[in-house]
Amino acid sequence: MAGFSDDIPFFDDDDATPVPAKSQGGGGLAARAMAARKPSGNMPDYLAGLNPEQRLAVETTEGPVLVLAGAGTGKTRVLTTRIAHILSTNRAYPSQILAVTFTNKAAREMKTRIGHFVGEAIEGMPWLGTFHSIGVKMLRRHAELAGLKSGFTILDTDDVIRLLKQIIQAEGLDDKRWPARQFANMIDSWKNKAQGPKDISEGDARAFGNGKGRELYYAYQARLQTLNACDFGDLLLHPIRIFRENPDVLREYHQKFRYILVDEYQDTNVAQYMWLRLLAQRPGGERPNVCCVGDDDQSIYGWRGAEVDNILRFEKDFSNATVIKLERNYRSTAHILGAAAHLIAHNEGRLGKTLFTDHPNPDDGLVQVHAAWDSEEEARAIGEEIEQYQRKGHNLNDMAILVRASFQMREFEDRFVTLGLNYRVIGGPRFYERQEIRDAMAYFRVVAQGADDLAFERIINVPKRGLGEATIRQVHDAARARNTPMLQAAAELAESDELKPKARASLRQVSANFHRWQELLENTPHTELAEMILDESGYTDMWKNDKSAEAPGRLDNLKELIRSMEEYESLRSFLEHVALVMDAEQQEDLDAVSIMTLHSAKGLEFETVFLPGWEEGLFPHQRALDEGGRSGLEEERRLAYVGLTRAKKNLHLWFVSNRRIHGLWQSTIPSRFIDELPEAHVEVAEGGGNSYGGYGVGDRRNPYGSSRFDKVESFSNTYATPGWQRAQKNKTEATSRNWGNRSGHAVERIGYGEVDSGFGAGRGSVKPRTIEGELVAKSVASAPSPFSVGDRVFHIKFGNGNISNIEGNKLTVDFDKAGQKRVLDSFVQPA
DNA sequence: GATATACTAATTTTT
DNA sequence: TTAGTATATC
Repeated sequence: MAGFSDDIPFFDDDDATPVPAKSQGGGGLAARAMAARKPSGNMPDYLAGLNPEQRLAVETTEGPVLVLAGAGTGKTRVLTTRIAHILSTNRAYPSQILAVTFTNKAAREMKTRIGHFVGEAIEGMPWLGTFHSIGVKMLRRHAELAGLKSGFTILDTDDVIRLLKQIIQAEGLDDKRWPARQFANMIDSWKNKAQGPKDISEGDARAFGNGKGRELYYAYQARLQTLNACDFGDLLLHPIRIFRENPDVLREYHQKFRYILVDEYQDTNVAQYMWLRLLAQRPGGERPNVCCVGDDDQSIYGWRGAEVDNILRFEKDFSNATVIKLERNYRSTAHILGAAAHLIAHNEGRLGKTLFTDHPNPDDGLVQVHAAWDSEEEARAIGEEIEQYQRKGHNLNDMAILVRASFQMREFEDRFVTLGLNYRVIGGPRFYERQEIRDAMAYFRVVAQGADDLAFERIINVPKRGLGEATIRQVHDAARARNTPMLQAAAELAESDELKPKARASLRQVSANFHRWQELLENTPHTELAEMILDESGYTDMWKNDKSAEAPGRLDNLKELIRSMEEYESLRSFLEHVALVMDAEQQEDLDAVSIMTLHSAKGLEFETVFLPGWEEGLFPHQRALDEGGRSGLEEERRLAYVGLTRAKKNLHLWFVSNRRIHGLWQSTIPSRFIDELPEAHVEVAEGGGNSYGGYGVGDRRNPYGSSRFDKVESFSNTYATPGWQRAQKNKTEATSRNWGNRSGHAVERIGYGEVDSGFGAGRGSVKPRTIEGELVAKSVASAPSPFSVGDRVFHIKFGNGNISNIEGNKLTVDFDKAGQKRVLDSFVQPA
């Protein structure tokens, strides 16, 4: 693992200027990259496969460059080739290139790819990493300028919340009324905007804790200082302050970094932007060699403080910038690109790119839109489609399900478990966030950093040692009173008479243990020490004695933890790595379907992509609409665009009519994004297609099946809309073709029919241009809604209610029991 | 001080 | 629905 180990000399090649191209350069990477050139001809190998725009982006090494790279246009390739080019032409040494990515995954991938160009000596790129990892590296170097000691700890969200809870309580506030979690989010967003306690607006300051927001923020920062700790935001804010207050330090970095590259520029927030600008902008009008690569259409982290405007500002901040657009897409079929382009064109304020492909293929299929009755059926049908692809020889590794919200994953997991289909959840609950891992890490942290009170508090009574709330409080107070770490206070308390004998003995034992481990720290192999700590503390035994079902798994995880420590040279470097890289690497050797959120899918590609849950309220997410207004909607649309452009060949969209949210059934209507897809590239998958089946023989029965069927049957007799007729038709086809008249199956079919028809009915004035229009044309000539405001209607799930508004086929109904809902007219009948 | 039960709340995305 | 927290009880 190429972590940022401390043994890399800081200003190694500082004053050296590599010999410019042509003449043979010094040894190391550059020489190896030179060797990668073709023996004959002038063009180096690595440039050969690039298209003209890509090549321009690679070869324009001097001055500011903004690369607007659409999805699948070879963005990463440009970045890595550019670095290879800089190295091989001896423009800079590896250590003089600052390359910043947004995620650890991207950093890793760049390292690997550069490794291919220049040999395996990747550690020669010490300044390639995420904003945060590079920020830490700088901060460790200059910690004292931020009032910290170099060994400071990095707190994760969990630590921060526990700390804030203490602070809120200490301020005499009710921590139920003023949740620490919420305040942590507020602080995070302030820090994303590079605002310290003194900078936040009066309104923000008053919004929390009875107007004590600012005081709490101050108290929090003060507490971090005494704990010798940082949160994530500080990893950037401290360096920014250091640069501003110490021009000499900044100058050193200016001299050091000859080339700066930034990936995913559209995702940078204000703090990152300021950090970057400080490093890039040179005094005296010198043009910095800064290259930012991004795609405004893929900006999906606005909620986390990302500013798309940073892209727009680039040309203002860096005069005479070269702007290069990459629009030639190598990933997707023309239909997929067409669908994505049409969708994203609904956004305003874009820089305006249009993806195109050089290789249109007439055999490519259209984008498919499917409907299902509920999320359970959605999961079942997608599972069957996946099995079909599999039977046709596709690898599961080439397929992915991308969801809007992680709760959607569960249904797929359940289904795939029963099917015995391999799957892999990406970005789910993370290894390092598991309780046992965090406990173990807390032990290690206290050993490595005795002042880490948060870690100490976490495990002081884990496993149970008879040190309850009262004792902990006492230790805590003693530490605060004497201004010492809790571990030290505990040791002192244990020697005094202030505690009951039992607690005293226990406390004495704990602090003696930690003392012993700390003394072993320098001279014991760290994995050995780690094992010793977990054994002697009784932590391993705690899980061995635990009879719950998860206990063996937790023990396995602990073993895995120790094993993963072997890759690091010390306990400290391991702790640092974990703080920054919360994800554990996935094993790729298994053939499995990937399940992940749309956010974590950015940057990935799959041959076949399923996008379930395209319903109003879920996607676009209601909260994005409520809190973000139009810009919130546009970000959701960009998220949809990201989803569509992940697919290389096959793309399936799904929506359902009923979804259970918070345990309550909600009737849902199709996402407006489906309406925004172009007819030419999209088709509606028919319910009767071979991709849906009912229940296989011996399958578990749908628990809702029978009752739903009964109700549907009963109202079918009186219902006579076109939609219903269509449903009937489908039902008959299905029943006769497949498993006869098994009720459960027929019910599923009805679901399809209803959705399709309801979707399309009404809105008589619109030409059938969109998917919706197509459905209208397919089902029946459009008919006006058979209802009028005030009608009393019955709905399968919600019962009776009165119609309060009608928009085309979408009714707003005040249900007697379920409250106001928006439903499709085909789902209700006159009461 | 530990455990069990009851209740509540909150349900997006994450470096 | 579930997960996480607060309270009551042993």
